[in-house]
Amino acid sequence: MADGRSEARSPVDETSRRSPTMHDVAARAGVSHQTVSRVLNGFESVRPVTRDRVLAAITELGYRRNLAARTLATNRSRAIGVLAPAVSEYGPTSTVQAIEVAARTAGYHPLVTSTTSDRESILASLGFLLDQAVEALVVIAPQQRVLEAIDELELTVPIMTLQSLRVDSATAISVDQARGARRAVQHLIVLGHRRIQHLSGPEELFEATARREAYQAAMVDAGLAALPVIVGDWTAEAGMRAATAIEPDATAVFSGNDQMALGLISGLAALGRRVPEDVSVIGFDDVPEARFYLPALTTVRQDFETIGRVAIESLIRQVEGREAIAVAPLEPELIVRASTAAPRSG
Amino acid sequence: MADGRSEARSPVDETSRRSPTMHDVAARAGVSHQTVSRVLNGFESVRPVTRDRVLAAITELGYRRNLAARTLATNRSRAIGVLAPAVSEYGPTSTVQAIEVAARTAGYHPLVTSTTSDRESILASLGFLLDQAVEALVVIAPQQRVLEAIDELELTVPIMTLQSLRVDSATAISVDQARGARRAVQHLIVLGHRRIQHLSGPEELFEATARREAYQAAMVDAGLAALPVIVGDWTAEAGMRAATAIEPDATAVFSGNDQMALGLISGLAALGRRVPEDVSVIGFDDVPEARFYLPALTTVRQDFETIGRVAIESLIRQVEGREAIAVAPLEPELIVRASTAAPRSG
DNA sequence: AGCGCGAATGTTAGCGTTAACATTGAGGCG
DNA sequence: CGCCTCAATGTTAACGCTAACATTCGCGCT
Repeated sequence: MADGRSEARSPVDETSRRSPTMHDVAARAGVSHQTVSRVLNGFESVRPVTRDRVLAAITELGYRRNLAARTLATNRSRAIGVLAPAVSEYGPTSTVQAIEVAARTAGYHPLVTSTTSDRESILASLGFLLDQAVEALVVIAPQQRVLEAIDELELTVPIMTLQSLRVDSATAISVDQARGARRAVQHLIVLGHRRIQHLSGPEELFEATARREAYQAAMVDAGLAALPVIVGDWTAEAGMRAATAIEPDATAVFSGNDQMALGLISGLAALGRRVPEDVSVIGFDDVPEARFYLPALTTVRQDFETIGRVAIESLIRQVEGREAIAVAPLEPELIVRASTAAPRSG
Repeated sequence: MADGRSEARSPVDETSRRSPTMHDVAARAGVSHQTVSRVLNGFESVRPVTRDRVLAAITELGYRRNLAARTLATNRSRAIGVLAPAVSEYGPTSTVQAIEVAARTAGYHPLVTSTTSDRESILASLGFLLDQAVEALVVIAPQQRVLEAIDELELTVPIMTLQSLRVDSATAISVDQARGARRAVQHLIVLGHRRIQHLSGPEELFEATARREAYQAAMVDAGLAALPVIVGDWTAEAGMRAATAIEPDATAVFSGNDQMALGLISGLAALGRRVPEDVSVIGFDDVPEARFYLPALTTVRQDFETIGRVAIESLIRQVEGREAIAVAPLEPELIVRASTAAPRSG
């Protein structure tokens, strides 16, 4: 902060002359600043010859409109805030990417902040976005804490939560996790597996919980006993550690994501158990590399791109005064590859 | 009456009452708005009792300072722009993450925009950042086109380019790609390999070029013939395709990144060639999953975190009127795992 | 007691833009 | 041929904040 000193020593004005304003452009074009504003905002009541003169002056001066002033005057920012978890996992990353493209295409500015999962960081990130006067908010909210922070702030801008598994289809979009998990488990059952174990993601994450519960339900529905769930943290490292915790008679493992599946396969190999000959392994997400793992990974594909795109479309509708788009949970797709096979005894 | 106007139908004022301003807070606390400003900016000449009254009013009203007005008045944004390529690769992603943390820690706002590699998108992204009045710019610039766009705009804010391989150590930071590539090649040579081939990244990318040239130089230095370079696009898919293009008598491949190495190993397996027994493979980056590939991937680790952090430190120094930090290219680290071994005949 | 001084606070004037209203001028028409 | 109209443009006043300067007031000093 600017402590008590007199001087102020503004460090930014080294390059002296301030950037040109609308008045400068207006003077050069021989019009009033308001006409410049009209040209910039595409008003139709400007004579072509005037417009050209203004545009010429703009390029000559290298003028750029001051966004802060504009935001202040209009009380609009055209910014859409995106709150994303600070991870480099495939899911969030590609969702964010889709969001950015969609927002920019629609003429809005995506403002992405990543946050760790502690309350303080979440509030700081939301605060930052609010300070930027975002007109809408996309929250990639894998856990309860984030939703709580949002409720607490009583935000007035339209919000869309992604993968949060909220039931309200107007403010939330997600892939149908339960459905995907069921498909995975059923795929294994159809192959003939009976002893199927689940390697879960962190307990506090919605997606992990949904997949875990769906695993248990699918087992019960098939008249099978659900085996003890092993809890990991999404990393390949956790998958490797889980290899030693697999029940000796389990013939298949449904992993909560692809990275853990990779680690698990690696860990099983270290123990002399081969995939899929001894144990079948199925993942979740279909990361781009999954096809190239050895063996190629059977998995469940989520369409992150659609999630991001639809979220933005819905939000922009709301910003523009129309109603939100209600979207049913998206269908995940089973991708069968080499890491799953019929059990040996089957 | 509040709205004498005919229509305007501004879509955002549905939630009617505008947010409180400094004047509202001041009125409530029984002081002038300037005192509120002083409290907010941490001036010391405010009596504790007054400060408390103001702070109370702020929380009661849920007041948030209007950033646009502040930026307009101070001509400072405290924002740092980050231009990143629109990819979900490990390198850029983790660099951006480090940048965000470092910037926020220093009290600046990181503004991340991702861009595709076409001129138009680059200029649009830079334009967006300039509009946000960023005080500094971090450019993750894997290619010439980005640098050209920057030069062209004659930006006046301090800039730091990452992984651009610019020689100027005051405005650029990168891992020493040539050094890393040499280490990779020499590792293979020491193991006894003579026929070593290189699988390169896209030709227009600095990093790919640097690694390719270093491969060739290292081969020549060792008195060996450089084999034809296979060009890929960083994806595992490209690595798999490359498997069929490997020279029949090559005993080792230096892949430009880990993903391509993964695909290559997978492709070689499909052709009945085993790694490392028949062919050794070494990657570059050390993505978190590399340890868990089968076989575990020998690779060269880059410290993306340091790159991001140092870039921000240097920029903030410049913004605050001090000189940039000159940083020598960072040392990459050779990580030896199971995918490389002595050639069978050796 | 009077004066000056400095701590604490108040008042005023922008920052660069847009919105609302004002003005100009040319053309149509009774 | 004056007046109305409307297209084109100009003028003025916010928007919410900070910087600079102005004011108040208590207190120590002579």
